[in-house]
Amino acid sequence: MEQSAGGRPREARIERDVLAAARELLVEQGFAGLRVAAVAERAGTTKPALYRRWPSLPHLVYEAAFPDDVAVALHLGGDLRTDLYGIVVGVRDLFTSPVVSAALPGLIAEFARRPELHASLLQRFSGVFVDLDRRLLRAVQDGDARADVCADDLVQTVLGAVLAGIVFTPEGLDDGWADRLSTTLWKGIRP
Amino acid sequence: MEQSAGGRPREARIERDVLAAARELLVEQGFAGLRVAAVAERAGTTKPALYRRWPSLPHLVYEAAFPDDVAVALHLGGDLRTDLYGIVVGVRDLFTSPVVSAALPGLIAEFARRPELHASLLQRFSGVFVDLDRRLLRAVQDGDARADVCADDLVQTVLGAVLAGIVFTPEGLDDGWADRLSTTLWKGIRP
Amino acid sequence: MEQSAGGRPREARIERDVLAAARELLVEQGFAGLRVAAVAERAGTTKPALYRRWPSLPHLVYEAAFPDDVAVALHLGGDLRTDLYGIVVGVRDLFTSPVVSAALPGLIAEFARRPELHASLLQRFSGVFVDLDRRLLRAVQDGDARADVCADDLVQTVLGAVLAGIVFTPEGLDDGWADRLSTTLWKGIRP
Amino acid sequence: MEQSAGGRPREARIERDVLAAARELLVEQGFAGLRVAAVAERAGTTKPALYRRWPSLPHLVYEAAFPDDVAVALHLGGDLRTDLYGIVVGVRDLFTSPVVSAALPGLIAEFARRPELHASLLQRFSGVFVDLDRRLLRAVQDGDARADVCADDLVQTVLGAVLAGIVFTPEGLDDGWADRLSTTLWKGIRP
DNA sequence: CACTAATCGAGACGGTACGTCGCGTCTTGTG
DNA sequence: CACAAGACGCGACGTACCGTCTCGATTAGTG
Repeated sequence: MEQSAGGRPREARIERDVLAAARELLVEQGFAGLRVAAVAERAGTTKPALYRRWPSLPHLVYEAAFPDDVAVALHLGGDLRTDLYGIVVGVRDLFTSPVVSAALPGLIAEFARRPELHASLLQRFSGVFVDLDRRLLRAVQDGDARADVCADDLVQTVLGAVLAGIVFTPEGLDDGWADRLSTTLWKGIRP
Repeated sequence: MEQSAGGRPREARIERDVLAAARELLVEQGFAGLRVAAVAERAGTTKPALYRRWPSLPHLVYEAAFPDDVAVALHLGGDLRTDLYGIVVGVRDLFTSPVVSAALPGLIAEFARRPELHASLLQRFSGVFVDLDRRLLRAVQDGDARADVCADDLVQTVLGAVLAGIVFTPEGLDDGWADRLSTTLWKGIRP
Repeated sequence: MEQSAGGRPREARIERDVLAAARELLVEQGFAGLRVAAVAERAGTTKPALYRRWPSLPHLVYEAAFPDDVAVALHLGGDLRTDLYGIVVGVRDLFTSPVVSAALPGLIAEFARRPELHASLLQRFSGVFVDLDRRLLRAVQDGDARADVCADDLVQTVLGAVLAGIVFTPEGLDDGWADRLSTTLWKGIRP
Repeated sequence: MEQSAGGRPREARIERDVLAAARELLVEQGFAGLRVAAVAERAGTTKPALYRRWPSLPHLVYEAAFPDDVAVALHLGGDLRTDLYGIVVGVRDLFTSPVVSAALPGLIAEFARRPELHASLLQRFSGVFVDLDRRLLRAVQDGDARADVCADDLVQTVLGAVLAGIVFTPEGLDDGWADRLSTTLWKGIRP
């Protein structure tokens, strides 16, 4: 639609290979060690081809770490405690992947200069918010949660706990941690 | 100690002015927009004078954002719920100051490359951990908290919630938020 | 001949408009400031249409500055002094036109890389050489010139004087200059 | 004078080596094949160090081809015919050196965009003009030259003949050519 | 009336080089 | 010693053109 008109079409290979190269180099070199020229070279293309597709390296990193099709797998459907555990584990698994944990701190630092990245990430996870909002509403109706508990708070707390975990104790986010956190939250929001 | 021997003594003015300049420019330009030359110029000195004092710009930023004398004011001493509220508010107030919120994401991103900064920040807040550990131990003895609740989890959750707040909803960390979070945690850790 | 077979015929308009656009832009921007995309745009066409007709921009410039039909108007037929004056003025008038004086230095610089352009320009002016050779032969027979004077030297000297004039004193090539130069040459080649 | 004040002084080695590298690469690759990075590399330095000294590559080429100390060796002092021959040979020898003949066409093409280079070259050869002017004045007084002959015309003609020779018949500028040209000029300017 | 073949526009392609910026270091003269 | 000043090597940046290619859509002549 946006480029239905004439002109040589873009090679799909390049977008694909560049994102793959970026993911590899993120893990190998870290966000701060990522070089535009290195990504281009590993992808078998050149810098101008990159800048035709992404306005800057952080934009490319963002798309490499959070492709359009990623999402937190929520698997809601059990009792509240089980669902909370699932949410915690889902968020943890997404954010502790090598690529995401390498990219995220750098991306967050770039948010101050690139608001569109910030907005984009928020929107990417809006689905989680909506789903969780609905689940929480049901919990309130079932008498499993207080009426003043808000989904945004809950998601932010889970997200934050994972974030702090990546930064401070990356190895400590095991299933025991997930169990303790989800238990505390489950008890914490009960009436 | 390290430079007790002869020679011209360092001007105390420079260290003071450079830190002040760094704080100003952090707020004005953000972490990513901070330039060594700009800090030196605003402080009325030069780059070599800076590098004599700090090994790199992130080290300077770290000291500018977290001076030796900062600490979370905990004011423990009330009942558990009040103390938890105080902790949340204390962490929030420290991390949401303009300078710290501008510096922190960038510093976190640098942790991957400069482990000594990482370690230094952890150590700076070890006091909070110790204090909270002691408070939680008393709560367990008083029957206000479950025995399996661990202070590290709790601090990390509070820290993470503030961090996520800085990143995603900087304006939303009002006293109501602090009340909701501390309430949930208080209920969550009760036996 | 070269494209007698089927297919859509070239639009004559394009060749014409491109050459005109190149002439305009040569005068406006100079040889070094000439851009393929700019020429194409001003001619209302595109780069590929250009490269279908000329192998490179210098080739196009060459044809724009020296079309097939240009030639030095020699008007030989008077006495030797008059004819020499006519030659000097003819060469001067051709090479000091805005388009040619803008194109020539750049083209000369390209000769080192594109020998075919070099050869082509020499061939284009071979007519002058032949005519002058014949005129000089007659002058020798008439006793107006020494037998060892060679036409190539003479043409090269006139060409060089005009070239040096373009480069060093573009405004100084008036009729007085032409008179002085032709007089010196006339006297110089006499027996 | 211009940088008498503090700061690390420039390394004389760099200016020297860069000019030498430029001269080598001009001969090896030609003006159009000259690359800033290649010059820097061969000189054992970097692009920024080059741009600190010269505003652009043509400025550097200009200084490489025409150092402050170059000048046409005129050796005036004999009779007029001998001196004219000496002038022709002197100009020829300067401009047909590998470095100058590689640099000059490209430089001339740049004159359109960099008037300061143009002016600089003119000034560089003003000495020749002055010397020749004086010699011609004596010739007029001695009755060896017409009073209306002007030194500028003469220099320009010699320069132009050499220029045209470089462009059109580089191999043909032998001593016979110099003899023929100087003879024609000598006869041409006689009363 | 299809078929063929080269053109047209548009614009992305791989590629090369550009000129600039910022880092952290070094070298001077001065206090 | 430290200071101001400023060039240094280094490495990366984002941009500008180049000349080519790939489209879908014309536009003749040929079969």
